[in-house]
Amino acid sequence: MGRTTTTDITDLLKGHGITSTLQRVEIAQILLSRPQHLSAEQTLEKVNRGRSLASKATIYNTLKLFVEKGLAREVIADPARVFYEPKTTDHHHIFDVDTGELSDIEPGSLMIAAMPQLPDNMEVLGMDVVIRVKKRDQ
Amino acid sequence: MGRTTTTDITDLLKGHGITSTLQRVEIAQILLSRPQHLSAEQTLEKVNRGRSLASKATIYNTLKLFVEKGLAREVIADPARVFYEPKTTDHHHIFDVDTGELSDIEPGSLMIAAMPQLPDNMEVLGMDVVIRVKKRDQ
DNA sequence: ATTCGTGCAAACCCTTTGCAAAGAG
DNA sequence: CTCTTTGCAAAGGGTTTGCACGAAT
Repeated sequence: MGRTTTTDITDLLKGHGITSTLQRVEIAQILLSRPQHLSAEQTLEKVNRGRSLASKATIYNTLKLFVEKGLAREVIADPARVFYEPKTTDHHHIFDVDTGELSDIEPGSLMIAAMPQLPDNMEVLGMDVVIRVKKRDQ
Repeated sequence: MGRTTTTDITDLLKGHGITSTLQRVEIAQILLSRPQHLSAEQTLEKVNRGRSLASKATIYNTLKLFVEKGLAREVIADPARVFYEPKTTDHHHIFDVDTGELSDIEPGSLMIAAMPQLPDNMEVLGMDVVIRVKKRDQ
């Protein structure tokens, strides 16, 4: 509930083994403060609204770092770009192929009944469910 | 069961409203003759084994055409490239993030229990389930 | 000092595009 | 002959890389 303060974010980063820097705090604040899906490009724009704080390389570095450290998740749904979202409870996605927009499926409305058995030298990193939709007719 | 002859393929293409050409027959023969997942690049290599039959542009054109006409399906699982597979019964995929290999989940071992309700001006194009795995340890 | 993070631009790779030549009906 | 398909090369767009500069300990 409470506001997300810069101190909160710094602690969050440190708690995940990430050195806190101005750019990382800002990117974390923007990406992780609420449920959403941002591409690297969108993150870059939001971070640099009205100023020039982070470069493209830093955005990519930082997003990748957040994924490695368990703060964010990649969503592979659009063949043209990767989306990043705050890592929360498992949920799945609807991808609008016309607009390129990604949205969440309300948890509980889609249910996976059985997980396949995998070779036990294999580790499951995650499961992505993407429903691809488009507007009717048009 | 029976062999896949060039005539079979020609009829298949025509049956899907696709003009039959040498390149399209060859691409169809290679991609559609058995369950598999090929990137555009892999398709290009297989088609041109020991000769020069189709260009990169033709591969992309043809794969897209096959998808439009319902002969093939795109699989969005690897952020770096699109895979194409023959369109058969619904099944889902395991993606090895280390090797970039895509494989099928045996149908029945994964079960979707409930589909979410969608806005009824939205048409469902399909649902992709991708389990991302990697080798343990390393 | 040494290590780590950032910025810039160029490189990279997959995919698409524009246009001229070849093929299909 | 007309329309479609193909080939080539260049352009496009997202992502990665190399290296120099700057910040932190």
